[in-house]
Amino acid sequence: MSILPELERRFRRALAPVEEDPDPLLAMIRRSQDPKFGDYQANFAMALGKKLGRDPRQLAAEVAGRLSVDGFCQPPEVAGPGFINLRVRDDWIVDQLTAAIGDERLGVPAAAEPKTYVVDFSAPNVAKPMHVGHIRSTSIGDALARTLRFAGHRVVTDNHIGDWGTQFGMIIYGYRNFCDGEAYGQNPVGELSRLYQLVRRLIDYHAGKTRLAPLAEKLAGLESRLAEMHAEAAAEGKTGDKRVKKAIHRQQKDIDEAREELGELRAKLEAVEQDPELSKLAAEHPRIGQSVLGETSRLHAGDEENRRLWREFLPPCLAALGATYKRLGVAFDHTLGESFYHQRLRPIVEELIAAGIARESDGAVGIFFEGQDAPMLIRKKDGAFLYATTDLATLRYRVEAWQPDAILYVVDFRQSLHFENLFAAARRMGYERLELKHVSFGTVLGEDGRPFKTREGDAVGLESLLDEAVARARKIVEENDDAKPGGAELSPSQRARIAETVGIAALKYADLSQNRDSDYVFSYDKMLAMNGNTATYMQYAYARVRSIFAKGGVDAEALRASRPPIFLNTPAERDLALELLRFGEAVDYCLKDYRPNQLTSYLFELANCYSTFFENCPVLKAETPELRQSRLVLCDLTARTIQKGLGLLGIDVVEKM
RNA sequence: GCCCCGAUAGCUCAAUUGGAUAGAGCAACGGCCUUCUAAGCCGUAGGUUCCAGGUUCGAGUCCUGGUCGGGGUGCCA
Repeated sequence: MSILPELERRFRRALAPVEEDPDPLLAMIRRSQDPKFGDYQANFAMALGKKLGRDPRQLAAEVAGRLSVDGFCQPPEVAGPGFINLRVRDDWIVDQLTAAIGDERLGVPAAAEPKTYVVDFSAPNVAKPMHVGHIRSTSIGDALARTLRFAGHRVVTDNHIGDWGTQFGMIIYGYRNFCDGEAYGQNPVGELSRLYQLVRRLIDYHAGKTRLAPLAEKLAGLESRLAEMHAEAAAEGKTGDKRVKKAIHRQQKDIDEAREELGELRAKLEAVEQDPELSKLAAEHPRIGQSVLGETSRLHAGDEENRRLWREFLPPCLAALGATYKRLGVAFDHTLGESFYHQRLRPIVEELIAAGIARESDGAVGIFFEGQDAPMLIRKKDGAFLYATTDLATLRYRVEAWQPDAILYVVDFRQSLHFENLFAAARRMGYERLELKHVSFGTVLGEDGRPFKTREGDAVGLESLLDEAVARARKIVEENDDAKPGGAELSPSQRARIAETVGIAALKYADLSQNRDSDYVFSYDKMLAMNGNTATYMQYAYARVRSIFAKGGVDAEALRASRPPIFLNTPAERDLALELLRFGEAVDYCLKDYRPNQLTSYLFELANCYSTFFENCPVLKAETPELRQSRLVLCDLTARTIQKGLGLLGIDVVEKM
């Protein structure tokens, strides 16, 4: 049983005589920040007092007087303007912990009304290697899916991969023109990926060539306009005018932006021109951009040969993705990519037109929204469909196939307008009771505060990121093992396995522990600092518990079966015990707005409480056998909660480290 | 032009959505390994929560205006 729901239940009764709809008030019960205000506090009396026109302190006293917490909390205390402070009784804590010992769920109740959730996350393009940008969607989505499942809901995970777009036209073109047969035979994905990059560069080169002159012209135009603005301002004596200054500032910013863009473009062009091989290829394929589009539309139109190539390329690409997911410990119930919806696009557009939801405009078809000048286009002038079309078809399919109560889209915040539109369109289509949520997250930045890229301007590959994290973890594991008081205790293969677990955990955790809204500055050093609020800190706490059991030759199963009495005689023991009972609360907070960082902060606090306990309370050498048993139980519950909690985040523990 | 988001300790970030004295971790300083893993613990220092108003018992959080930054914005995804 969790504390908060129990408090809510009891306050609901006490509030009944004064308030019909107590739910908003019950939401104002929370953990106390300062121990001198008890363990929990109810903060509703002030709000309710205002609503009823009554003195909040008096009201608080009245409700507190009616509150029945016998056997659960110490008598409530009213403080300040009307806070009701509560301290949970130690014997109640002990009872709850004793019940949790024999409970797989550690005393966390399953949802009273289970719902069906579809979680859409990760969604890489299969033709290009996964990069750093995919780590956030993947780890957040996976963590939410696992947590929802634990909370008792039905969860359908679906990886909406990009397996039908222009990138396949690029690979097909590359395969036809530049393929190294031997390399392809040995490592198809490696060769396809090389072809993708090559074609990408050639296209960028030609596109860049044609963009160069207009861009330079635009820059010149901006600059001369700026000079004019200065002159005008001076002539009219408005140099100090706020609006004028602001306009000039903006103009300057546009210029800086254009200048930078031009610089990057020139560098890119130069890189190709200085490479004899590349510049030769570029000269031989002047219309490559056009041709690639041609390959793509032939694929979409059902061209036999291109379909055959697509069917040939897809399995090895999927296998490569699968290997990465396996390493990350992520699995999906379904992988229904863009290609799956291919035949459903035309019908849905026609239906939407017929229903008056979409209409034609300038030859294209779009859905228009009030107060917004640009519509969401679902068919281009040339008849091709857009990603909004696919998303609508996908939404419909999911509703029909799985009857969900909610669909979560774990996607970059830059697509928020798209999802706003998509959801509005869905409501017009009649999906009104369905919860549609864009679980958005910020950009992964480098330490310079700009989007995380390699020196060449490409996104950093995910595999190399994992390798680096693991290599760094390996070093730390080895140093630590060598420094153990009793000498090193890990074999090389154990060290390697631990480094893999610790490194990947650090990477995922660094991401999950952040409020997902904010941009995220990626830093190996901070992530693998391995102290503070990191996965390693919790894995370490777990390993220390396991070490006690190993040293003492304690059989955890037998310990649990014996149900020894629990004593909470020191603050460290009581703090730890209370924290253990808060696990369910943390899961609730995590799911309330789909924020895994709520769960990470709980686990950090729990591990913190344990470390304090570990310093202050000898376990194996406790004063009495009874105390030893009691502390062993606290240790065991801590280890199980950490393991379970990290498990909900998709992170493994290690027995030794 | 219009729309959305953000600004919190030197740095990276929290703050349970309006609650009591704004918290962590890095970095800095001081203490703790003959006792279960020091990847740890205990302590010190560090703040005009971007600015100016407003709402109320109470504001980092809500409202108005501004500054700075990011993103988006009919034929990419």
